Amino acid sequence: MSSIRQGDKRFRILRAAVKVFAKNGFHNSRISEIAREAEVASGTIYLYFRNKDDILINVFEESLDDIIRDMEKELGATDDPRLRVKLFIRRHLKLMKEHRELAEVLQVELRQSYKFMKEYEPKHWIKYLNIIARIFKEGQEKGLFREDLSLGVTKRALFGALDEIALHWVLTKKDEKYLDAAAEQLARMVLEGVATRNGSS
Amino acid sequence: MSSIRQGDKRFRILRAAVKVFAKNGFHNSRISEIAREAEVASGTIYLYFRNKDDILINVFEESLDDIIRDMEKELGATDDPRLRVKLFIRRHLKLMKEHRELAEVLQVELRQSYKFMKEYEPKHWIKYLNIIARIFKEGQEKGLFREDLSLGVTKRALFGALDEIALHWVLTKKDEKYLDAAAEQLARMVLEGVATRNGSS
Amino acid sequence: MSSIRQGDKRFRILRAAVKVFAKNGFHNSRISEIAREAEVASGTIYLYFRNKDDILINVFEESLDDIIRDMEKELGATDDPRLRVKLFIRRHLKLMKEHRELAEVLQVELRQSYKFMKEYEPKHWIKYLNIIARIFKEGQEKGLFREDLSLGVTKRALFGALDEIALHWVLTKKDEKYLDAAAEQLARMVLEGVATRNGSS
Amino acid sequence: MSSIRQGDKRFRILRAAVKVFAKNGFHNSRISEIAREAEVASGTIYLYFRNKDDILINVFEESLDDIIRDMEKELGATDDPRLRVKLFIRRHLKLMKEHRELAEVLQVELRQSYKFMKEYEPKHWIKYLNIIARIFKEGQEKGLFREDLSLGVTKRALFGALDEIALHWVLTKKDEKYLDAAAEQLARMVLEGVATRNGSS
DNA sequence: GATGAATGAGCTTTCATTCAT
DNA sequence: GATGAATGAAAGCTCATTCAT
Repeated sequence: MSSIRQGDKRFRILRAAVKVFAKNGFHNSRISEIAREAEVASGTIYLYFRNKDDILINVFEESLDDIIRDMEKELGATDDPRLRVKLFIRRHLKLMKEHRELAEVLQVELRQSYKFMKEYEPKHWIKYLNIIARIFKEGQEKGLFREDLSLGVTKRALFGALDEIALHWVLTKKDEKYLDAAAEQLARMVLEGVATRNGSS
Repeated sequence: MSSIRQGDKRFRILRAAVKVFAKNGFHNSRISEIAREAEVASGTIYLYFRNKDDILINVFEESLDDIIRDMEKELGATDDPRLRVKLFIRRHLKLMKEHRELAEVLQVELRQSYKFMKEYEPKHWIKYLNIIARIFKEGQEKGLFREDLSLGVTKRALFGALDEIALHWVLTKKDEKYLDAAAEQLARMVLEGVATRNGSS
Repeated sequence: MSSIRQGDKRFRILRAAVKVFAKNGFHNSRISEIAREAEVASGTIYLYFRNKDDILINVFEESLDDIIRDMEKELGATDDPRLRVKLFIRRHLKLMKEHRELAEVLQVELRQSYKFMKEYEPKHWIKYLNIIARIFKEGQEKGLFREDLSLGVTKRALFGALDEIALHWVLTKKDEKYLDAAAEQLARMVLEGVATRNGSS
Repeated sequence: MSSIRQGDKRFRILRAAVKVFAKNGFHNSRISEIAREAEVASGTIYLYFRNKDDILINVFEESLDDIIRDMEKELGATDDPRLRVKLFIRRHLKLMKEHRELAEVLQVELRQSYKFMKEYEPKHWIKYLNIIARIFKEGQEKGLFREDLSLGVTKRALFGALDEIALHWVLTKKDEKYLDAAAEQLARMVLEGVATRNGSS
């Protein structure tokens, strides 16, 4: 039971942190505000996290862990690379939609942290990126996508496109239709962009 | 002459700020360090800028102003939308290459700022984005790019892809060949992705 | 049996406290470290002591109690005041030698504490000092030590000298020969210093 | 003039620190209280000192510097080692009398710091101690003090005696007569204690 | 009696900004 | 215009102490 409460409090702090970071940005967020939001004393936070950076890192790691698990499951539904690209795009945007605050934090803070936090290596984010790379690789192996496609460039191009679109949506608070339409637009553009001549959908 | 010296000092501060922000990130940069780097007293900075935020905003505005001017000129060389897409991509990445520190600041801080800085509306950045939109619009008008292309989605997708690729390059310090190759890859992918059936390059 | 275990835990805490205080100094020592060292929970400490100050006071009181008992026994071996001075000096330094950590705590923290701890009156320490005074008094009564000797000054002078010598030894970690030699030096100096003309040893 | 004000503020902070440390002890003193006492903002303290430890170290260094200079001058009045011992004792106690707060800080905090402050080497204190050693050495050279006297032990014994006596005076707030009488007592005891047979005063 | 998770007051230190010179 | 010493609000973090179990 102790471990249940443990997990409970830890989780409450992380959830509160996402909320507060989304609202103010990491640097303008106060530990005291996270504590208030999580309904714990500020000292309690330091029982679960080493410092403020550590909270953010754990937000990243655990959220991406969930996202990756979720995405892997989603992609399990088919083995058609073209369909998988579509599924990835839709799912990514859907995730952003369903976890708006988390999305804001990931999009805005990940770059910062990635660059300025010493000791932080964004393993999970790289893993997520490589899910995309794998899909394109399979497409090449099946003769559907061009052979001369650089996986490194392609995975980043797709991720960047998705990220920017999601960011726009998050910041402007457009309605949900926007994301669905954007998913279709982007999927088509990418699929045509990477298709072999005869594999064009 | 006073105005020349004025401009001189103002410019030195902005240049110093880019350097310092690129090294430490905005929030971990000290006004005093910018002052040292610019070889002015820290009080002097407040003769030219309202506060620390204002320095960053001016870095954005003036840099993007230069970049936009530069890009407009570049694109003036042709009126073929397909070529213009290529030119845009190449030029953007080349700019990142030539102004590495500025690139680091733009990529890492712009998102933060336009989300969290009250009163800041990123007009210049929107203008830059719309250069892309215009190219695609012209392509549509000439029957080269698909009619059903959403300009809003497409411009963001391209910008996001470019930004992510440039970010990767900036952070990993790969050699310059990488950017050139990436430019070709991305250009081809986009052009095929947006082409009408018969307009495929 | 409960009281035996009681005493056991209490004693373990005090022993741990001596060790931790000696290593870090009172103010830089953590209750949690004492608890860890004593292998009890930190809350348990508060079953035996009122607060952190109380632990230190009890270290003083009980250590000095032991030391006084030990010293009384030692001095019982003779009733020659000159010999007793020698025995006192030797024994004091030997005690420091045998209880090095305790010595460090007494020498460094005692001054602090009896100046700044409200409510703390160093009864035991005064008692120890008065053992010295008594020896000198006996020497005067037997016509061996000068009549004009101020006992208050003399007891403090001898204690101060011993304390400084022991402190030096503790801090510089010289070998044990040093303490033996110092004991002889100091004993001779004091005895000649306090002797009546004809009573000079 | 800038340097005059500089020195002024720095000195005010040091003087305030002595007062506050004497009242509360180093660890129970607050930077904010020193600032209030010195009538500067707390941030100003950090323009002159690296941190709280640094203030204490500078109190030590500069006070001892003054004391050493003062003592050297005092001892210049004679070259009789026996007289010099007397002068040293009197002067030391007089100094404690005249700078009561400083005396409290030196006596109570020096030991702590000496032991627990990494990087702090009490050069000045050692120098002071060696003034005593030099007097005894001269006494030996002139055949006045015993040849077998260990200078290391003797200097520490005398310093320890003086320190303890002064501490008692400082803490009990006895009147000034006490110190004068104690000086005579101690001087006689030491001189007889170290004299050669024929050199006994 | 024993535990140790939780508390929250309170500290040092930083640094953007001001303003007398 | 230029300076940089001075300011003081503000925040992260620690740790003695409590108390439900």
